[in-house]
Order: sequence, then structure tokens, then C-alpha cells
Amino acid sequence: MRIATWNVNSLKVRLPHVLDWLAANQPDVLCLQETKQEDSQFPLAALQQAGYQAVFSGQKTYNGVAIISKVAGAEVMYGLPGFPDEQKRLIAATVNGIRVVCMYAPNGQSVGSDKYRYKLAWLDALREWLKEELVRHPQLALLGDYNIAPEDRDVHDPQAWAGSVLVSEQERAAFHALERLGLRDSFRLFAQPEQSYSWWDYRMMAFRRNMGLRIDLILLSAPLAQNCTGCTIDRAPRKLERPSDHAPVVADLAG
DNA sequence: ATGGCTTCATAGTGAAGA
Repeated sequence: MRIATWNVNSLKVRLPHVLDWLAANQPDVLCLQETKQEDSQFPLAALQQAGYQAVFSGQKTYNGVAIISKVAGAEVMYGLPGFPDEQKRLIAATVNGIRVVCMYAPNGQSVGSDKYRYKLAWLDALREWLKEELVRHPQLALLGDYNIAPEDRDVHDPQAWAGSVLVSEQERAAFHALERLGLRDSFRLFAQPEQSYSWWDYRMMAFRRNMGLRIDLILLSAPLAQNCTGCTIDRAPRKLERPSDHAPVVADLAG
């Protein structure tokens, strides 16, 4: 089983890239973030023509998440229980017996800002809910844009980024608290090239210079981590015309 | 140099992203 995540930065703009990528990579599950589309506009027909089903939770302009899958997702859940939120940042569904959680963590803007406090509160609520969800669903995958680079090796220039949003101690602590639930960063289960990133700024020719961050992750509960045979970042779509600033991340599970 | 692009809301410019 192949599962993947991709922050597409507008599904309206990126739909051709998504359809091409699905055809070329044949994932069983693809989680999308920043669809920036109301549900009435979601391109369900185009995806069904490509052999996929989808569940989605979107809004105009900002945020928006979707789970695209070959087998229709079941037990669909929208948003974080106990965390009332206008922002569409989380959707969960069960696919082939695996609880798939697709999330777009808040950016946080700058350390100490209102948005930063919202980010930390959101991550706290996520962890609290996951603690229960993991009891209900021992086979769980948490895919998405974490907006946290877990370690300095996930940052192209750790000195320049030190202490700033996406790498601050409190954000990294929130990430490690997710790991303490038993979730494993599938990318780090395997030897990887140095300077592997999943996001590059549109400006400054950052992609060509590989000035990036690894903030798009696939975390796996223990039973899934045991069966994980690989995790890679696919840089190819970042090279296309009008790319998303994020690249897809793919994990393969045996069985 | 707190910028640089890109998207979306808009109809000239501003917010937000990371």
C-alpha cells in the first residue's frame, strides 16, 4: 500500500499536476492540503475519472484538506473534536483498515504572535485527540503539512532559521510530543540523502539552490512503521511550470 | 534590504504563506 501527502497550494491551479502525479505514481491514498476550495467546487468528477474517490473539507482562499483514495474512505471525520475551528485543517478516514489522518497544521506566522499561540493550541488538541484515536485505531498514519521542521538537519540554514517560526523550541516540543504517542517519522526510518527538503520558497530561486525545509511528513503508528518499506520525497513536480511550493512525500507499506 | 514569489480576493492593491 502506497500513501502520500502533498500541499498543493490551490487545488484549482494544481489539479493537472495532481492528476498527472496520480497516474504516474498510483498511490492508494493521497492527502492534500491547502486546497483553497469550497466543497461545492471540489473536482470530484475529474478524480473519479482517474479512478479515485475523495473526501474533503474546504473553504475559500485558505486551508482546505482532502483524502483521495482508490477505495472509498469510511468513518470520515471532519475537524478536531473538542477544538471548534472555522479553519478547515483536518480530515480523517479509514482506508483499507488504516486510519488516515490528513492535516494542515497552522503556520504560526511569527513566534509569540496570536497565530503562533493558535498553532500551539491546535497541536495540543491534535495530540490529545490522537491519544484516544490511537486506542481506537492502532493502525494510524498522520500525513500532512506539519509546518514544523523537526530537527536542524531538516533546515537548509539552521543558523539563519534559529528560533524562528517552524523551528522554535516550543513547536519542536509539540512535534516530539506526537512522537511520544508512539508515532514514527517514516522518512527517518531509512537512510536518506543529506539536505532533503519538502518545501522551498518561491522567491530567491530557492528550489534551484535547495534552500528548503522538511515540513511535510508521514508519521506512522508502531504496527505501520514495522511494515514500512520506504519513504521518499518526490521533487519532480516542484520542477514543473507553476508548481506548488511543496513536494509530495510518499511512504510504502508492505501487505 | 523583514524584501524576493504565488495565490486569492479584487479590479489596484493587500493579506497570507513559510
